[in-house]
Amino acid sequence: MNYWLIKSEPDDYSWSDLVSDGSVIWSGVRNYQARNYLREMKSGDLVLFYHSRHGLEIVGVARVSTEAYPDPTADHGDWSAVDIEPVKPMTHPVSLSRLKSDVRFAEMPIIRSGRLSVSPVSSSQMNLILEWGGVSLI
DNA sequence: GCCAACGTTGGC
DNA sequence: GCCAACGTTGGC
Repeated sequence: MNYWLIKSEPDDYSWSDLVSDGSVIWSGVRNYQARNYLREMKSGDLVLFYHSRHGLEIVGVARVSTEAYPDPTADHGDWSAVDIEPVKPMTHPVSLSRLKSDVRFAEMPIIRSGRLSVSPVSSSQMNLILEWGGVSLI
């Protein structure tokens, strides 16, 4: 299983929107590197859901429920989408500032001034974030 | 709301 | 194929 982090501006689409929708097409990614990560996703992969611009914290854990498929919102170009569904909210949201203050996250794209909207998370980083977030997935 | 950083576009 | 101009992202 692989782990990922996706960003969303909560004004556009928030964790609570995901919870009320139950499932959403993660479409509209228009960055090649992010698209390539979408294509590496497997059904069942866990995804940290991060609120950018407002909030600046990881607020929940979601799950990929499909393989990547052609983005239906792309009228031209070779873009991909996956379906995402909520798993659990963070009991304690994990803030960007907390990640920044720990050297174990220094290599994360989100820390390295990343505008990358989809990025990989290592299993050790994932475990730490879940622990900090008070989330048990078992 | 500002603006730095980054990616993309397009004239040459 | 370079690179200036432009648009977008996202922390602050």
